[in-house]
Formats: sequence, C-alpha cells, structure tokens
Amino acid sequence: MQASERPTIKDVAKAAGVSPTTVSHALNGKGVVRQETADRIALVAGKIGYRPSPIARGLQNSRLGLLALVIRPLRSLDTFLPEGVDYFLRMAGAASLAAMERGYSMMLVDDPTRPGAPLSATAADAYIVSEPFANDPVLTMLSERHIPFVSVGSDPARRGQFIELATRDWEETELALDHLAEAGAERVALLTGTDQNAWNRESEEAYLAWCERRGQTPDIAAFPEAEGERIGEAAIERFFGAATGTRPDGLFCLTGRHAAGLNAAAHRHGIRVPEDLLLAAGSGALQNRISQPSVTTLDLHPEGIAARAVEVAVHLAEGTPLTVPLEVPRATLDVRESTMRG
Amino acid sequence: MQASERPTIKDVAKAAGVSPTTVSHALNGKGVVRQETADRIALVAGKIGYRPSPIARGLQNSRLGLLALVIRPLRSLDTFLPEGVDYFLRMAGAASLAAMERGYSMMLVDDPTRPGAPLSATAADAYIVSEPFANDPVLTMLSERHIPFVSVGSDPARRGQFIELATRDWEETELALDHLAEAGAERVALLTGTDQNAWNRESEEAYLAWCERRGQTPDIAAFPEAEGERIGEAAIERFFGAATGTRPDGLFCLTGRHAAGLNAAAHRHGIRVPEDLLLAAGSGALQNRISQPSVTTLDLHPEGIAARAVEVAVHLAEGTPLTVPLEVPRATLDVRESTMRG
DNA sequence: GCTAGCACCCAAAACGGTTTGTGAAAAACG
DNA sequence: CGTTTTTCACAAACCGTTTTGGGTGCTAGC
Repeated sequence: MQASERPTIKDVAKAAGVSPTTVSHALNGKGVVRQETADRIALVAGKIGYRPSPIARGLQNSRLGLLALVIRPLRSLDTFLPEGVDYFLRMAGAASLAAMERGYSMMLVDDPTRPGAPLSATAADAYIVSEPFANDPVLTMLSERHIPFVSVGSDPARRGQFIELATRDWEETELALDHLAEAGAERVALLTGTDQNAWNRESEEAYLAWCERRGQTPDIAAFPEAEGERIGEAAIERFFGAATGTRPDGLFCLTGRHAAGLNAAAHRHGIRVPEDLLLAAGSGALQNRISQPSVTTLDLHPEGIAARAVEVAVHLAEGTPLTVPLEVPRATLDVRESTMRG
Repeated sequence: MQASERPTIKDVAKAAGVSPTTVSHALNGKGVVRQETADRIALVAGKIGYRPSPIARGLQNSRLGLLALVIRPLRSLDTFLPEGVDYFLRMAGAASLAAMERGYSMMLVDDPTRPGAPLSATAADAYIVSEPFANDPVLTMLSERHIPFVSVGSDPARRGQFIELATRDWEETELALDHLAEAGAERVALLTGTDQNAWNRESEEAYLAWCERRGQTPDIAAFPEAEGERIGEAAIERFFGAATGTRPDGLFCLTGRHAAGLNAAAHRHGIRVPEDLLLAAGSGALQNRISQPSVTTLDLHPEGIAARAVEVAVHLAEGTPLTVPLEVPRATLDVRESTMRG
C-alpha cells in the first residue's frame, strides 16, 4: 500500500474483486448492482480513501461542477476599492456558499476575454456576470462559445438579448426618492456614477420620471465611481457652490462611497445633515452605517441576489428548464439618521 | 461546419490534413514540426475557433490550472460581515488577479472538508488557506491527501509544520503600540478577538512583551469578532466602567470593526478621541477611514499578501523550488485623527 | 551500395472515470 | 424439460488531450 499515489477506481475494483464498471455503478447508483456487492464496494472505497477525480468525470460531459462569478469592477482592486465594496464581498461570499450548497464550486474571475487569460478561466459550466458594461465583451464571448451564463443586471446596450436577472433599479430608486420626499425634501437631486451600466442608467430614468410626476426640475450630477469618497468637495461645490441656482434639500446618491464623501464634506462646509440636506445612498451599507450622521441606505441584499443567480446558473449548467423568477429579490431601505429630522 | 459542437483537436487535424499528435505538438511547441506545417495548423486552428479543453488537458497531469482560496471566516457572511471586510475582499480580488497573471484561475472556497462539499472543491492544483484555525481540519485534509497548500498565518496549534506565509503580527503590533506611546499614551490597553488564530495570539504575546519592556501593567480584553461594532458599549464599560481601576489612555484594537464600535460608543459617553483616548486599529481600513474622528489603522496590504501567497501556491502546484521569501510584505500604519493630539 | 543519422510525422497508449452493449447464470414460464 | 426473462457483472468504447515509441524517406558518411 503506497500512500503517495491517489487511489483510482481500478484500485478499488481490484481490492473489491470486481470490475471498474461495477465500482462506478455501485458508487453512483446507476446500473443494477446487488446490494451486497454495492455495500462491499462502498466499504472498500472508504477504506482505501478513494475519491473520484472530478477531472476524469468532467471529461465525459465536459462539466466540472464549477461556476464562475465575473465581477466586472474587480480589476480596480489593484489601486482602489470598487464602489460598494461590501456589496461585492457579500455577493462573492454568498455566491460561493450558495454554489457549494448545490454541489458546485465558485471561481472568481476578472476578465476571461483577456488575451493571456488561462484556459481554466473559461472552463466553468456556467457564468454569472455581475453588472456587465454596455456591449460587454465577456457576454459576447460567452455567447459565441455557447457557454451558458446569466447576467445580473442587463447589458445596457443589449437588454433582454441574453438570460439576465432583472434588477429592480427603477422601483428601488422610487423607494428612496419617495422616502426623501416623505422625510420633507422638496428639491431632490441625484448623484450618479459614470460607469455605463444598467444601474446608473435605469436609476437616472426612474429619477427623471419621478421628477416629471412631481413637477420638480431634475438636478443630476455624475462623478466617477473610482473617485469614491474623494468626490466630496467637488460634489458640494457642484450642488451648493456660488454658481448654483436652487440648492437641493434632498439628495439620492447612488454609490455608498460617494454618499460617505459627501456626508463628510457637507459637515466641513457647515451643511447640516439631515437638517439642511436629507441624504440617502443607493448601495454600500457598511461605510454609511457607522458615519456621523449615519446614512439611510438601500440594502440590495447581495446574498439574495447571489443565491438566485447561482440557482439560475445551476439550471443553465444542467440544462434543466428555468422555473426561477428572473428577478432579484426586493431591496429594503435602511432608514438612518441622515433622513430623520427631529 | 456545424457551429453547435465545440471543435476538438481531431477537427483541427482533419482540416489541416495531419494527425492529432502533430496538432498538439505544433500548438504547444513540443515535438519537432516543420515551421510551415506548424503555421498552417495554427491558422486552421484559429479559423475554426479551436480551444483545447482544460479538462482533457488536466486529465494528463492532473493539473487544471486552478488555485483555491479558502477564507475561513467566509461562512459568517450569511448573517453578518466578517471582521475586516475590506481586507478579505481586497485579498480575494487581488488573489484572483494575481492568479490570472500567472495563468491560473482562482476558486473561492468556504470549507472543502464539509460532508456535502462538491468534488470540484478539492480539484484545485494548490490551496491558499487564509488565517487557519487551531488544528484546522482543512489543513489536515489537504495534508493527508498530499494536496499542496500554503497558509497565510500559521495554524496556531501546528506552527511551522506546514508551508506557511509568516505574518508579521509581532512587529506590526509593536509598530502600533510604539506609535500610541509616541503620541502620548501612558497606559495602553489591548482589545483583541476571541478567534483562535495566529493573529490574535501573537499580537497578545507581542503586547505582553512590550508592556514588560516598558514596565506597564498589561490590560487586555477579548470580544468576539462576530459582534463587530456592537461591542462598543460593552467595551466602554469594560475599560471605563465604574468597576475599573486605572483607565487606559491608549487602546490598540485588533479588528477594525471593534475599533469603529468603540469609537462611536466613546463619543456617546463623552470620552474624547484623541484627547482622552488614543485609538489605533489593527485591520479594516475602510470603516475607520471615514469615521469621525478617523482612526489610525494598520494597513496590512492584503493585495501584497495575496500576490505572494499566489506566487507560493503556483510554485507548489508546479513543483518548482520555492525561492520566494515566506513572509508577508511589511504593513504600514496609516496615521489618522484618532492619534493626533493638537 | 549499405548503413547512420536526421527531420518529420503518426499510431497507439495513457490519463480516470462513465456509458453502452453483451454474456452468463439464475429465475420464471409454458 | 426447453424457452424466455430477469439479474448481475464485465469488457470495450468513449470523452479530448498529451506522451511514448515507432516509422518513413531523405541526406550524409564510408
């Protein structure tokens, strides 16, 4: 008994005095095997520590039991944190766990279309692409190679063209805006990002429609997500600077870090939150929970999104019909100090 | 030409009028193939969109081009965020990128020893286990199955028994403590976690030694990492409550979220930071950067740690000798308002 | 002219499983 | 008792690559 080499199905077969076929059948409950024989094989397999090789098994149907999560803004991690940091960690962690629940492992992939990308980056059974860009090359490649995938949020340039988990950007935006209005805001502005994704676009559309309904003049500013909290000063200047006409008394800030930066900058400029400005953020629970004042924030429940995305991905990988609703779970609004007057 | 089926090496061989062997040799530069033939094969392969199957290739040398990152506290994501949230996201993201640079993909795995764990969870070529527990079963399993792995921080119960990336807990603790002393603290306390990992243990040892050298009485409290910011009140009671003897005027808080909670609670109790209490945190840059006051924090540079861990893992996977220093890069101290008096 | 050496290519085996088709023995049937 | 069916196990083919070990035809050496 040499411990160095991993035991194969042949070793089990030899030890149990049967053929590899029978071992395979017994362990997978596939063919017709006498109960007695099956038990003996299971026993022997356990004793010599046999584990079927997922690679060899995968060669049959080209399925490895592997899913991949492509978080598009991941690359930015080199130099700075992506927007909504905790959103993506919660998502990645939950996706990994949800995958395991269903018998899959989860790869975290940056960009499988990169020239030097390893083969393994395209070896997953199905892909989850979070917040694809417009005309995202990752979606194009997956589609061309007939690799199943689901995107969380649609490719803004190709809506409905692929299988996607619809986000509720529209209704989430309304939830936040309505809350600001109820809290007493009369002129609500929108602070959005510059990335070309569905979240930014649809939130803006929803905001415009909301203004239309309320008869309010829209007031929108866009800052790069990558700037994070650093936009504080610039944003204050933009909304409250000398050149500004009517100043907002309510602000919906799509990304959490923008909200955090603005929150801090407002304090420095003597703009009181919530007295002078009601502030709500669209994502990024963590940094807004502990600031002073804490900031009212949409909780998108990335765990729920991940779980559902994994569910869809598993169906795609296994070729079973999709019975899952293709929507993310509903977001909730965590009301905090920044929108509580009095 | 049927577009539905993925082209195999045989299709290329047929199209180029050669044998599969020659195709393999030509594309991998292995055997002796006439330049002309190799060019033609490459051309044909490109034309029909041939991509070698990583699974079939993996079957040869039982290597898939896959690494796995095991983040032990990942499971906690279901209900709450793990300590040092951004630490682990930065680590996971950077690890994924570093792996890709070297031709590998990165799996994110919770616990491959779980009974129902998918086979694929143990299919990686090498593992990185971040902050293993004492007698961590994951390390035990990997070791038993002769799967190469490197741990970031040692298993506290089995130090030096496996290949590990030494953390600099000791010198990092001294860095923070010295800074607190220089900033004016005379009685420095330590707030640690309850997890049985190297980080907690070694920091405590370093703190005790430091106190010994300075002739100061040690003052240590431990709270569960899982409690996060919620420990604020309890920690204040512990250090500044009525029953307390000498109160600390400096505090080194190992986890960032503990520091954040304590920072907020101190404010509520009229304990001024930094005037009454100099506060430093050992991890968790994000939440401490934007609080008021902002908190001086060790930046452990998870990207650097991940990059080095990946480097080691790749060496292990490929069986090449380890030339890399088995140490994490040096941490830096981001000095912020919580330790700046005047 | 015969053998060596070389350049180039290929057939077959191997990797570790699953799937398909077949055969032998035991059981059921007339 | 002969025939059909059922039960159980196995041999062989297969998945898509890489690797091993030839084999062919040409050139060079004697």
